[in-house]
Amino acid sequence: MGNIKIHGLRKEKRKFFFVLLRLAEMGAYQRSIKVSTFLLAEKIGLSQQTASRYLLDLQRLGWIERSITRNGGLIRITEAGRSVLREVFSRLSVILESKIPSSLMFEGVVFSGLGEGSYYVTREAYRRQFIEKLGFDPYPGTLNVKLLSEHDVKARAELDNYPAIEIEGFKDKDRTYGPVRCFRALINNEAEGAVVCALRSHYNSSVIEIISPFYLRGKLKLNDGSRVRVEVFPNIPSKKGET
Amino acid sequence: MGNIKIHGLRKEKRKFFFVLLRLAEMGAYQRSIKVSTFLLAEKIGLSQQTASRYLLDLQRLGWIERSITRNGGLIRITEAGRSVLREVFSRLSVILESKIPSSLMFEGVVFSGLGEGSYYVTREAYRRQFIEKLGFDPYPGTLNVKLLSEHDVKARAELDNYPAIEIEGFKDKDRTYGPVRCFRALINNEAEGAVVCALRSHYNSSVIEIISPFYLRGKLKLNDGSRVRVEVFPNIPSKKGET
DNA sequence: ATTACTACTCACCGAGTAA
DNA sequence: TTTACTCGGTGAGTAGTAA
Repeated sequence: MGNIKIHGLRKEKRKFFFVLLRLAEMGAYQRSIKVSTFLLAEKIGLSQQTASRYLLDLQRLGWIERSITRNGGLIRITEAGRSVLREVFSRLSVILESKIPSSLMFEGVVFSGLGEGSYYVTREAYRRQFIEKLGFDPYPGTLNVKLLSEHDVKARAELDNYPAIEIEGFKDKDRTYGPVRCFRALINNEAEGAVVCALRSHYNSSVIEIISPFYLRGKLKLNDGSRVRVEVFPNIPSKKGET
Repeated sequence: MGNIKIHGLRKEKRKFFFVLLRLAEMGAYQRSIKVSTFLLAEKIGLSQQTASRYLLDLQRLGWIERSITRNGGLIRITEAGRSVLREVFSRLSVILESKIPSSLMFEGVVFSGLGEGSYYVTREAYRRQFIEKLGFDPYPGTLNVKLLSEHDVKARAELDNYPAIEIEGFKDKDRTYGPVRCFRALINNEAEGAVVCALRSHYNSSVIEIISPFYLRGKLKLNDGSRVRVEVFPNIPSKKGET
C-alpha cells in the first residue's frame, strides 16, 4: 500500500531510466534502431565504454533486445523496458494532473479517549460498511492521535476537501448516527488502517481517529504518549464502487 | 535542435530525479510537507546520511525549499524543481502518446548527383517557401546520401507516413513543379538542415537529399564516399502555421 | 529526538587497448 | 571501423558520531 516493494529493481531503475528514455526518444520505443555505442555515448554525454556497459546491462535486465553487427547494433526496447517508462509516466501523471496529493503525512501522540470509539465501531450498520468498503473488519476500538504542530492541524483540515470513502449514516430506535468519511492510512509505515472523520465529531480537527483490523497498541507497541506517524492516502478508493 | 544543451544539469537530473519524484509523491509538489531525513531515507531505500546530503544538494540546486526545525524539516518543491518533473513528463508523453517517433537516424554515403538538386533549390517559388517554412535560405545545392543497409531504406520508407513540412508545387510557363515534403534534420550531429522528399523523385527510396543553410561538404569536410549520419525529426513543425 | 560532519568502502566512469 | 575487456582514479553511499 504505497510502500509495498513491487520494485526489486529500484536501483536499476534509478540508474538506467534516463538511458532508456534516450533510446526511446531515438525511436527504440516502437522500432529497432541502429545505435553504435559511440553514438549513444554522445547522446547521454558519457564515454563510449560506459555506453557499451549500459547496453550490456540493459540487455541483461531484459529491457532491450539487441543484435550486434559490425557497424553498430540494432536495438529495440522490450515490453519490460516499455513498462519501466510507463510506470514513471503514470507516477508523474498522478502528481502533475491530479489536485489530490497521493499521500499526506501526520505526526502526533497517542492518547486515550473515553471509549466512544469502541462504541461506534461496533455498531453493526457501521461495521458492515467498513467490511464492505474498506475490506477489513475493524478491531473494536479507535486509536486516537493528538496532532501537535500547526502544520499537522492544517493538513488535517485539508482532508475535508478530498473525496473520501463514504460510510452512510443510519437510525436505530433510539437515535441517529451520522455519516463518516474514511481515508486509507498506514500507521508507522507498517500497519494498514483507515482514518475516520465523523462529520459531527466530539473532537476538533487537532485529533485523528484511526481504525484498523489490528489492535494497534499491541501490534505497534504503543502507549499513551507514544509518537506515531500516520500516512493518509486520499486517492485509494473503496473496495466496492463508491464515488 | 534536439541536442542543444538546454540542460547544463543533465547529471544532476539523473542523480536527483527519483528523489524529487518521491518527495512529489509525498505531497511536496503542491504543499509543504514535514519530512525527516530518516523518513526520506526509508522511502528511497538509502541511509539517513545519504538522504540528508540529498536534501542539502536539492536545496543548493534550488529545487526544494526547506526550513529545518528540530523534529524534521518542512520541505516544498520550488518552481525550478517542478519544471524538472514536468520536463521528464513531457518527454515521456511524446514517446508514449504519439505514434510519431521524435527522431529517426539514417546512415549513408555521400555521392554526387547531376546537379538537378541545385536547379530545383534555386527555383524562386521553392526558395521563398524554404525561407518562410524552414527559416533558412538554402545553399544552392543538395547533399545526396545513399543509404546502404536494408534497415535504413525501411526507415526512409516510413518517413512517407509522417506529417511533413509541405512545400507547395507550382507552374511556370514551361512546366510544372511538384510539391515537396521536408523534415528537419541534423547532419553528423552538428549541422542543421532538412531532408527533402520530392513526390516525383528521380531517385528511389534508398537515397535522401538534404538542403541546409550551409555548404555541407565544406562545413563537415565531406567528399564523395564520406559516411554521414542524418537524424530526422518528424515532429518539429514549420515556422509558420502549417498542418 | 533531529541534522550533518568525517572517514572509509565500494561501485562507477573512462583511458588504454584487444579482438 | 566496431564492441567490450582490464585497471586505476574518483565519487557515491554508509557507519560512527558530534551538535
